[in-house]
Amino acid sequence: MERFEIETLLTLADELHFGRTAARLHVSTARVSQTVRVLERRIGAPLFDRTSRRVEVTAVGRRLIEELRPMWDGVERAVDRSIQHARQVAGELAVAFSGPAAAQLVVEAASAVRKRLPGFVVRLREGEPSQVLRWLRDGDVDVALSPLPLPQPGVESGPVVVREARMLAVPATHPLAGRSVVSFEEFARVPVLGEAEASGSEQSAAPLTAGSMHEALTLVAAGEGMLQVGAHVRRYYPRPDLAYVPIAGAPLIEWRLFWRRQGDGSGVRVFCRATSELVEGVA
Amino acid sequence: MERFEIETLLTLADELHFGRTAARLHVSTARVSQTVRVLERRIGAPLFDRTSRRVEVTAVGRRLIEELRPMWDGVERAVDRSIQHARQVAGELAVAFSGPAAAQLVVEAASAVRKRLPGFVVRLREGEPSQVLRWLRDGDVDVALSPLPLPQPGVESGPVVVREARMLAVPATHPLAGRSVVSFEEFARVPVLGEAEASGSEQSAAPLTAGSMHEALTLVAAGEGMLQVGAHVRRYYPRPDLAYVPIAGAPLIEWRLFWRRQGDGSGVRVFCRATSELVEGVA
DNA sequence: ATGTCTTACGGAAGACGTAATAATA
DNA sequence: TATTATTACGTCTTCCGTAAGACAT
Repeated sequence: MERFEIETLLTLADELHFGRTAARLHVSTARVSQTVRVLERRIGAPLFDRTSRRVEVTAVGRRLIEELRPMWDGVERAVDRSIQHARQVAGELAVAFSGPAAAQLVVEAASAVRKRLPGFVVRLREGEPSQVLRWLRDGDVDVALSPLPLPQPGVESGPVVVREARMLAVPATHPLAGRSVVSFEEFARVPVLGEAEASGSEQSAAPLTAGSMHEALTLVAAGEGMLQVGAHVRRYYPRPDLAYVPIAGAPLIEWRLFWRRQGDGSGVRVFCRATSELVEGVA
Repeated sequence: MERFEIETLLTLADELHFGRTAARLHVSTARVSQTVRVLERRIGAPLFDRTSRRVEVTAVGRRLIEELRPMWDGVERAVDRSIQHARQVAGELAVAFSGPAAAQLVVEAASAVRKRLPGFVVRLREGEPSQVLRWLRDGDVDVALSPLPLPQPGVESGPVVVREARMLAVPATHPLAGRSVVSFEEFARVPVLGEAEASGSEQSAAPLTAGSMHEALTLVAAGEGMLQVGAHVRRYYPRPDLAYVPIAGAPLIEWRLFWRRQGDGSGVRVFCRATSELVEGVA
């Protein structure tokens, strides 16, 4: 049984549709059809009952899929963990973060790691907060610096590393723009934008979402809504068409370090120590 | 991770030798080398420390192999079971047996199955006793008729279907040839041949082994030793250069039906019923 | 008639073996 | 020096997409 046959089988069992299966696997539908055919020949019985209109799994197919899926998942987990293990052993550390404020801290901590662990290679990746945590979960990076609360299982969070005030970004022409402070109640009824998936569960469903901070701020300037941001945004995204107003009584945004419970190599530990020391030095 | 990469990794971990690994996988050593190389590139670290003189697994390799092996075994088990399942559903029954005496019984039982289950396809395979049981264990056949005691786990045995006397095959010119009966003690000190792996644990290591009954009898005729056989052999392998002498006080050879605990399709049950009825009808 | 699965076919990627090379004991 | 892993390279399989066909609704 070949890797691609297994993945085709499991995906088609999920989708029950050759076209969507092909899309998920990034191949043509013809390839899916061919693959299923040779697989059925190998097993010796049809795995799917299908017309050009409907696809369903047979009894033989169902049993095979049920027994196969946990095993194949196990294979993939083993490989992923091995890739992480290899990175540790090779003396590499991948760090992900969001935004320019975090970048500064991360870069300094990285150079501290390089000084303390000569020969260590530190890779930095920037992305949106939600993507950063997905990278961490998938093992693409070893440490993440993120402002999100993070309910992910298997991921540990370190101490708070940065605290910043919560501010509201509003169009420069908006009545609130001139205020020195706003309260939650004052914008409870206006639409509040959220970055895609980034707002977590604390913000109710946003009417519009943006893929990046630049996009989000442009939407705000266009009058599509408002946006809660950290205080650093005022420094790093100054725009004449926007105003940033502190939110009264709002809890501070807390940036933490996150890492996977398993696979904490020396690189991770040193990086976290270095970050904490940098923060304390400043404070 | 491709199927061939996994199998190469696990086999090389067993053998710690590229040549033997290549032989077991029926490929060239170059292919093994190439495959390990791309796998290591994919993981990101060496999996084996190797010189042209010694191969050993690295820490990363060891962990990957430990986690991978049970999962991959599970994948293969799932596929094997599915092939058996498919055969049942398709209305097929594969029966294995040894020797012409068993053949007669099996053929009659097979035609009874075909009569009772119209459209059922019954396939017969003949092989040496030990091979027959290996086929059963590996799922190549559904039922086996064999004279061996069978200590295999996961395999169930049915009632005794045929009993026959134990006889000793000796060269026609041998002093024992003229006897009407011999006792165990009389040939305790002469070499006794065994078919390869077939004698099980009840016979001590044989000085020579043969792959088939014909070969074994030829060795006996050539004076290489003697052979314990069932009484039917006298009827089906009559030879002028051999004599068959009953063994006094020896336990009878008992032929039983065997099948796997899981995967007992209707074909298996009907076949066993039919065989029992045939035997009772004769008795 | 339209959406969807299957078949036919050709080009390209890579699988794989042979043979030469390098390296170790 | 003998054994064994690696590299280079050419061949040939088979992978896989395009496009046309078949089928159900």
